[in-house]
Amino acid sequence: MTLVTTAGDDTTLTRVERKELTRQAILAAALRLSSDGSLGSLSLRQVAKEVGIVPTAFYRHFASIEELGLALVDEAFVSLRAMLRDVRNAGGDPTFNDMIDSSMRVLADHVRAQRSHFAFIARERFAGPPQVRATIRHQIELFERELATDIARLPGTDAWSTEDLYVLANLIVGASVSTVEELLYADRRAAEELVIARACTQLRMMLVGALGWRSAD
Amino acid sequence: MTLVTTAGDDTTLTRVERKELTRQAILAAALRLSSDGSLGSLSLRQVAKEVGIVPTAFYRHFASIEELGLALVDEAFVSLRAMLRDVRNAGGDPTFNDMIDSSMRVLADHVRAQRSHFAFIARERFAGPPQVRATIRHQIELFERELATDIARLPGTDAWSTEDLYVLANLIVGASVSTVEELLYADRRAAEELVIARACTQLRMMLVGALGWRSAD
DNA sequence: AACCTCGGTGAACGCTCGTACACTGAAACG
DNA sequence: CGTTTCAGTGTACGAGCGTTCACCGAGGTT
Repeated sequence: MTLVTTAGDDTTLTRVERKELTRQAILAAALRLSSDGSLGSLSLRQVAKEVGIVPTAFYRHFASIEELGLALVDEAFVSLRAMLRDVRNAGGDPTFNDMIDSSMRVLADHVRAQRSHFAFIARERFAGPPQVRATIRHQIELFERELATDIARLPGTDAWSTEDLYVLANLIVGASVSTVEELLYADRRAAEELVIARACTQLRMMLVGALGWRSAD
Repeated sequence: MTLVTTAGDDTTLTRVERKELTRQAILAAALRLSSDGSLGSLSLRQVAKEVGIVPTAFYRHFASIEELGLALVDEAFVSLRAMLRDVRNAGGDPTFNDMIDSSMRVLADHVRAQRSHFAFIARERFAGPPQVRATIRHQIELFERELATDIARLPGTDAWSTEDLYVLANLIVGASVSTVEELLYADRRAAEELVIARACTQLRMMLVGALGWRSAD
């Protein structure tokens, strides 16, 4: 149950390495414990007990639970950015359909691998402490702006205004967030596949609609 | 600050009426207090103090905070259903554009008028106690099914399968939820109008895309 | 008038909470 | 080698928590 001394060869570790190890253990414990109920209903003492340290030792790493929450948001968005990189790499150029399918595949894989991070973001986006909420909103907005520049490179969007690009990016990110949230609740593998298939259809609708709508305008 | 005796003419009230009054005061207080941090970080004693009753009197109305939460979900969805009714009534048949614009107008008005209810749902959808989460998910799914039957009555969807209707409804409900969440964070009136305008554009994209995509299929 | 119902009271309980403070002992350093 | 640094310890505190119980007194019933 206690994690702080998981790596058995204590002797080979320098002091800063040990501290970092404890820090990681605290982050992992907080992620585990907050999976039911938000950060607000997570106590410093619970975390300390889960990690296997005395409550006051917590302060050697974070000044408060809120500060821990901000560190978790950082950690989660690092893995989200890794996903975005994978999406870009996997994005086959040949057809829209290939691009959409492979992107959704990557998304689903990441949700499965980093389930607790995604769930944490979903929870704290609206229920977390104000600064945590603000940071999450800001990061999502960054995603939207990045996606907008990606879309600008797609064929058929040459004449689009910045605002139009952003509107479409906002729609796609919003739909992706919905998909992630549905994936989090998909218990069986079959249910997951259904969610993915639907999301692909929806993405296709959006892209067809956006391109058709613009050229008809 | 205390609300239980807000209506001055105590004498004219029957006992069940008084009880209902206190119940409403508890619900209102819980909504107010939980606006920062979720239900989980809301204590029975805080609620009692806000209402102006002694902690133990809380049990005369609810067995636990969770049960109170379920009552709040019910209350919130009653007002959401009222909105859906307004959307249907306001839905001008002449063109898609009118229908979309008026629906978004109604949505924005309701978010403004029932802000705390929408914020509560947004918060507890992922951070609330399990049963609260499940109830919210179920209600949203009901919305999707209702919307699917509405869409089926639209011109151009005659040949659609049940699944296709549901996929589009799921997309629209998801986008609406995103819009509501953005409206909740729109501080100035101008920002609100921008969100509405974008949402209208996005809805237009989705409908054009869905109809175009289907007929191309 | 006598009785019963029941929403609200107030004291008391055993917890958990965040935080203050003085401490230890091994790692890092001059 | 002696000194300093500092992650983790252990105790203690006051505050807030959910829940228990016996009690009250106005409202409703007969």
